[in-house]
Amino acid sequence: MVDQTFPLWFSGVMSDDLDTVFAALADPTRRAILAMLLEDDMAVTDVAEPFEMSLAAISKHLTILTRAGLISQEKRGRVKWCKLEPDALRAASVWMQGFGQFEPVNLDAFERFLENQLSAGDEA
Amino acid sequence: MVDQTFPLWFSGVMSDDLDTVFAALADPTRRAILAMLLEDDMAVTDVAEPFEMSLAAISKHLTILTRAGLISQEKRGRVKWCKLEPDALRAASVWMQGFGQFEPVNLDAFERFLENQLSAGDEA
DNA sequence: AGTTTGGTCAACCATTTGGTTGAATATGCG
DNA sequence: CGCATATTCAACCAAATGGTTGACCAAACT
Repeated sequence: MVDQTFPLWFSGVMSDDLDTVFAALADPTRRAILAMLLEDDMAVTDVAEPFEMSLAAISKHLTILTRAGLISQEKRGRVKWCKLEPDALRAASVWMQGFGQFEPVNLDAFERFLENQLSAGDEA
Repeated sequence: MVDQTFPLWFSGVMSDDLDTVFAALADPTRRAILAMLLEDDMAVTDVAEPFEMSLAAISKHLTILTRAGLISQEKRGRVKWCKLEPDALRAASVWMQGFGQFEPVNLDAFERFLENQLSAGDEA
């Protein structure tokens, strides 16, 4: 079924899905929303509460996350519940690892990265 | 030292570096460039060759990838060599994997931090 | 020295993005 | 019914993105 006219990496590289997933992740508000949904499903209004931003703006962010497949939204009554859907994330993560040819997880590198972030923030 | 006023995941969520890495990955041309550099280091002109796009456009893409830390560029003679730098990818990948395993999230601390940020911003 | 080659810069353009506000659409409650 | 709550829609705006072209600079070839 898969035509081999172009190399294997091509399909992964050109995928529109990866476009939307990575674009969705490239915003700190949306990453914060994902982190909040990690704890529990939430209604749109509750998602919006900690942010200094209109409800409509958060609604747009949620639409972007939904189109990327990173969350799902189910309307029960008059409240719309948002649920994390880690599968899209996992797919992109797997793609990155296969692509980057590095070892599955290097936690040391991650902690160094975090410490750099925090000390950089202290200097501000 | 690393201050633990807010939870560890927060720095990952708010990091500007993740912004630039994910934004850089959210473009198929740039992902294709990364895949090409996976095979070998390349000169800018050779990177541009397979694309139906001006050299200047590719040059911009390479600047974006460089700022994201995903590649490095070294000028030898009059040709500028591009080299894949998988470390930035690794950090982002590890961040993403955090969503596969359900780590606890401290939402209260997140809200407190946002409030601090906002009042600090008002004073500026 | 003169010319080609490798690459960036600057100005411009169309489209997208991330936000706003105010009106609209459901849904639930007294 | 009449009103409050939850969420989206529509129009708008400023800034960022992804591309173009032509001028420009630096290194190499003859």
